[in-house]
Amino acid sequence: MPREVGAPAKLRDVAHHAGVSMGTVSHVLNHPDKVSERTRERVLASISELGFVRDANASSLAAGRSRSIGLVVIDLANSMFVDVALGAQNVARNARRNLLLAGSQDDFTLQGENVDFFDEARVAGLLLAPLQDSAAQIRKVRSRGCPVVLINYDADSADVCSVIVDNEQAGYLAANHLMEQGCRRIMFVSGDDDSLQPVQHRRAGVRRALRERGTDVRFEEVRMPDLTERSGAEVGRRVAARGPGTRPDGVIGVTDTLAAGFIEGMVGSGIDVPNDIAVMGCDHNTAAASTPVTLTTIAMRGQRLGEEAMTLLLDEISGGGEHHLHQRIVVEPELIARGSTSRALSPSA
Amino acid sequence: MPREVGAPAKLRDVAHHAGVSMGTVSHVLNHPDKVSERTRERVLASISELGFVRDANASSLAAGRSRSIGLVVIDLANSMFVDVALGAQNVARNARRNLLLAGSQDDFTLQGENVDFFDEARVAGLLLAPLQDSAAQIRKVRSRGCPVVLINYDADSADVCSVIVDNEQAGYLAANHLMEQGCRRIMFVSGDDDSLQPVQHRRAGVRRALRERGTDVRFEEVRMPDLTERSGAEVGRRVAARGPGTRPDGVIGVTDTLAAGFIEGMVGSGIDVPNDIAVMGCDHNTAAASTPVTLTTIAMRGQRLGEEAMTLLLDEISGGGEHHLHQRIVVEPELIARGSTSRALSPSA
DNA sequence: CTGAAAGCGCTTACAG
DNA sequence: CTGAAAGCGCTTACAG
Repeated sequence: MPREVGAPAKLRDVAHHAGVSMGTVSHVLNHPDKVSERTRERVLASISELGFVRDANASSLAAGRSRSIGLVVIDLANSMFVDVALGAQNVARNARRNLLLAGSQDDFTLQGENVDFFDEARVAGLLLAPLQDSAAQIRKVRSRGCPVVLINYDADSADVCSVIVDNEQAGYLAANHLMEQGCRRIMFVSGDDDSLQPVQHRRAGVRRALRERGTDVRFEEVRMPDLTERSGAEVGRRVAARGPGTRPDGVIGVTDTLAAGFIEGMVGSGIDVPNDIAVMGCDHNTAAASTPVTLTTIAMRGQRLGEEAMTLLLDEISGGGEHHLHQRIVVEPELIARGSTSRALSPSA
Repeated sequence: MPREVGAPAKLRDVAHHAGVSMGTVSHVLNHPDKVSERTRERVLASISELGFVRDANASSLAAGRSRSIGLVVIDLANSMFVDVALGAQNVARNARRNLLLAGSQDDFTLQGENVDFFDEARVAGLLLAPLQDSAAQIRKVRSRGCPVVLINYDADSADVCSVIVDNEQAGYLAANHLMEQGCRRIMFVSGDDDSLQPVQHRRAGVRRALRERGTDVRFEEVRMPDLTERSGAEVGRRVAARGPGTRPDGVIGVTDTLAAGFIEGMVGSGIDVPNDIAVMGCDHNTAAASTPVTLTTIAMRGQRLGEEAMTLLLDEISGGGEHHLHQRIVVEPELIARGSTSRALSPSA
């Protein structure tokens, strides 16, 4: 029964109360096996009686390292990164570590602030799902001895571990799915910012599927200035304005958001999704849900990414930098077929 | 140009390098206006030249308080709480404060761990969206002088501020919407755990709408053991098994997840959503997206909740506990009409 | 405006 | 197994 009066109890108070030295209380907290059972129980009783809560700032300062691990993701509004956080948290919790979570809201400046913040907090390690090349940010943190694992980004400078999803395969699965649904005029909608790795890789996968297929499928590519729902809608309107014969019958948005926008842009045109045009996204973002039909997409298995990344990071932390080989783990994506590509009749291929 | 060699620079190194005392460096960091411009610039130059990053643990310990604010939400997989985090972060950032985010994954034990963690970190304040009555957890934190603001939970013991959404109104909007769509046999699907405030309040709102309407609408209520998609599907199957004349023509799931499950449970029965049965959810959870039609729901305006809560908290923090009146702010919800209730023909009411 | 010094609450060799 | 003491890297009155 913690007492509710007076100043919060400190470690010194616990020591007095239990009749031991501060060092012993600290040992009970950090190395319980080095204390006799009788003493330990007495100290724990005092801790609970006084309602003592250890000051993590003082603890980290004295110990020279924190028990926390930082995770910076691109955007928490994208459910894939919530999955990443979930996976990372589960692994961290088993290792009795705390996960500190920060979302960058698709903003590189904010990403930098988040990394700096974790750097100031002297986290034991950093998991980073970067928006773009973040070598400078990473170097700064690593120079302090803080291991970094990259998520969903394939770094050239391979002095860090990384866990990525096979985005090329994601594009490949998407294009093949549409062709299996009978689509023969495929449009790929993406952006024109070539610094975005996932976009590039998915595009490459789409093209590979079309190459393998041969010449009876028409392919068309549209690049918009950004990947917003608005841009998708713009493309949707343009397609709806074309004559029926010249329209695609299958559309891949490089992101779910783009695909959702595309569908929205065609609303009111009389074009039926999926029967006139099948549409799909490519990153399993549950936030892209404002379409009249549910969107077929490619699941990026965020939870798996988070688990793998945290495992690698914990390994590097306990390995102490020695004997640690940087790894690159690739997770395979998976097709999630839903309403927007489920055609009433698929012409035999 | 930070040098990359040797041990990381400390405040003492910066002081030496700039030819000033440590106190002056600290002032540059914390009270720049108390330092002459010449000195300040010299110190800042040294900081950047040495690549100095302040140790937040040492800083918080010495200052007796941290610059961070903790936010614990029920579940990050529910997009409403991602919105809350976004709103809170925006306000915090403007106040030059850091937001520490933790999700409880619908688990009260994990919620307790999250609160304890922030307590150990000596955060300057805590925003808590609790799963259930959390008086004990709150008392513990508050006894340390840490202000708490409750989000989405209406505490009886009004010694804290709270920001809530009007769940009663949400239920009211839902029921009225179905009636406007021509529904005359309404079913409300919820849970039997009466400790969940939002469920209770939404139920009350649904009933109010029906009372106001009068007697030409039939009302039926189903309570399941939990609010999972599975439970929703179970109800969907039961309804599908009934004769067409006895089925409801409008169904409200007290959560989107429940409503999505309901629709899924009817798949294959030949029942058309929305024309045979209009279905809607009640909490605007974008994660509940696995339905063949998009779900009408009530938006809970999470971002607004987060902004209001953070504003109250910052006020209480800077007010120093004095002159602070605990407030209770209510945010109004909003109908989001989508496919699952958009009937081809609404019989005139 | 600037500097010297005490202290924040812990942890960890070290000696017993 | 236990205790006394130094030290972690900062901040903040306090005196100049």
